[in-house]
Amino acid sequence: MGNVVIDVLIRKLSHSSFLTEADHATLRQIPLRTRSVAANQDLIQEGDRPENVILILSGLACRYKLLETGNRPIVALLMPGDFCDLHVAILGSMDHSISTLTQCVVAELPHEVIDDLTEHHPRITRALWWATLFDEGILREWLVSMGQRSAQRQMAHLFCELHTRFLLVDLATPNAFNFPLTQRELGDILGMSGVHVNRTLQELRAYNLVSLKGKRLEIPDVKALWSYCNFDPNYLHLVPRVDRAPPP
Amino acid sequence: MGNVVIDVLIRKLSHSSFLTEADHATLRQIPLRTRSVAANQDLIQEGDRPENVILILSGLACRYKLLETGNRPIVALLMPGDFCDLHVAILGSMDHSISTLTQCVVAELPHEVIDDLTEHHPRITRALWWATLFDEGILREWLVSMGQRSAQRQMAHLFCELHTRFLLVDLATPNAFNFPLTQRELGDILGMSGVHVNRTLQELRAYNLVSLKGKRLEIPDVKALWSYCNFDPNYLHLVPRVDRAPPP
DNA sequence: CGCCTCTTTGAACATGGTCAAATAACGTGG
DNA sequence: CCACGTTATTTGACCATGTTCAAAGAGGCG
Repeated sequence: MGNVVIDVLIRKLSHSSFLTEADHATLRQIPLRTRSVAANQDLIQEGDRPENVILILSGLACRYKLLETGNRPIVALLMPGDFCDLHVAILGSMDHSISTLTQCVVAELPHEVIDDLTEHHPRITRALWWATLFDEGILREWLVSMGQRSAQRQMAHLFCELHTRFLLVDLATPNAFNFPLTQRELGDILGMSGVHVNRTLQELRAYNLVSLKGKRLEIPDVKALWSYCNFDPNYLHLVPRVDRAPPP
Repeated sequence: MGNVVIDVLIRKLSHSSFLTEADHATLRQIPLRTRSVAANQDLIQEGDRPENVILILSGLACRYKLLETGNRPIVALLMPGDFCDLHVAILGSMDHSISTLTQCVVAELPHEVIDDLTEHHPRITRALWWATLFDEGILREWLVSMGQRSAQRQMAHLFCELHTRFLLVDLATPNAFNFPLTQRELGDILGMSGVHVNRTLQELRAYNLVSLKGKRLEIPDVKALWSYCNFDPNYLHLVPRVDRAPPP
C-alpha cells in the first residue's frame, strides 16, 4: 500500500523526532512523479524559478556555484532523502545550481503539495524546517573546516560526516560506504586542487585512517578517524532531544 | 503607538516582500523585553537550549565555534534586525555559540510569541523563514569565498556584502559604514591570520578600493569594489520577486 | 603619564597550487 | 577478449600564498 519510494525521506525526517505514524502515512500518500537522470546533468540552474520541488531518491547530487574562473565550488552534497530546492518556494529564485554527480532517480513534487503540507500538517512542516536547518549546520561546519583545518583533517572530517549521513539513510555499513566522486570533484568540495586531494588522500591512507578504492571508502577504525579530526556529530542534531517531544 | 524598536526587524523583513501593513502592526504589538549587553559577551553558548529567542536591536554580534586549537572561527555576522536563534525552536539545542562584538541592545522574545506567529500569521512565518534562508545564502557565499577567492577578493567581497546588508537596515551611507571589528576578528571571519589581514587591507587601500580608519570603512567607488571581487548581490535575494506577490 | 590593546613590519617557514608528464583504470567497439 | 581512446590517478619540480614568531610603533583610556 502507498508509496514506498518516499520511505527514504521518512527515514531521514524521522531523525527530527517530530513525526508520528500518521505523518508517515500522509507522506506515503503523496503522488510521486519520478524520473531518472544521468550523471553530471543540471537539475536546477542558478536563477531558475522551478515549478516543482525535487527530492533525491537515489544517487548523489550537489549544490554548486559557477565562478568566472571556471571553477565550480561544491557547497553541499545531496543524498537520498534530501530536497534540492525547498527554499525556492520562499526565496523565489535559485542563488546556486544543482547537478547530479552520479546517475540519480529523483521525484518531483508540485509546490501545491508542499503548500498543503505546510498548511495542514504542522509536524511535517517542522520536520521539513528541521531538514533545512540540518543543511545549514553542515554549511557552518564546512566553513569552519575550510577556514581552520588542515587539508588532511578537513578531508577526514568530511568523510566522518558523510559516513554519518549515509548511515542515516541506510547507505553505509559500520565501516564503509560508496563514494563515487572523482578526486577532482572532491577537490571542488574541499576547496583544493585535484593534485593536492591525491596527496592528502595518500597521507590518510598511510595513517591507516581510510582506504578509497574502486569508488568505495573504507574506514577501518571509525573512532580513530573521529578523534583524528575531532569529529563531533553534534552539529547534525541527531541525538534524541530531551524536551519538545512530538505531541501525541 | 506600539513598539518602535522592532522597526529594524520590520525594515529587514520588508525585503522579503511578504508583509502587509497589517503584519507590520502585528509585529509592532509584540511586547519586548530589551536589555543592553557589553562587547565580547556570550549571548548563547553551544549546547544551550534557550527559552527565549534573541533579536539584535543595535550593535554587532557573531556566530562562532570554539575549536580545540583555541581558534574561534566566526561563521556569521549578526546585525540589527537579525535573530540569533530562531532555529533552536526546531533543532532543540545550539550547535554554535553567539557572542557580541560590540555593545548591543537585544530583545528577548518568548518562544510562545514565535509559536503564535507561526500558527496564526502565515505571511510573517514566510518572512521569518525567508530570513533563515537569507542567512543560508550568505553561508554558501562565505564558503565559496573561503575556498576559491584570493585573500584580497575574499575581503573585498565581505565588505561589499556588509555594505549591502547595512544599507538594508539604514546603517550605511552610499559610501561608508561603521566597522568596529579588530583585524584579529576580521581574520576569524575570513579564516586568515591577523598579520595577513593587515597586509591584505593595505593592498586594498593601495588600490584605492577601501579605506578603514577609526572603525569606519569608506568605499570611494562602490562599483569599482563590486567589479574587483565580482560581487553579485543575487544571493541576498533582495530584488523584487516577479511572482508570488503577497496576497492582498 | 603609563598601561594595554591594536596595528604594522620583517624574516623564515609551511602549506597548498600550478604545470607537465607518466601511469593506471575504464568504457567502447571490433 | 583485446585494442583503443578517454578519463582519472599519481608523481615530480617549482612557485605563490599565507602562517608563525618576534618586535617595533600607534592609539586609546584610565
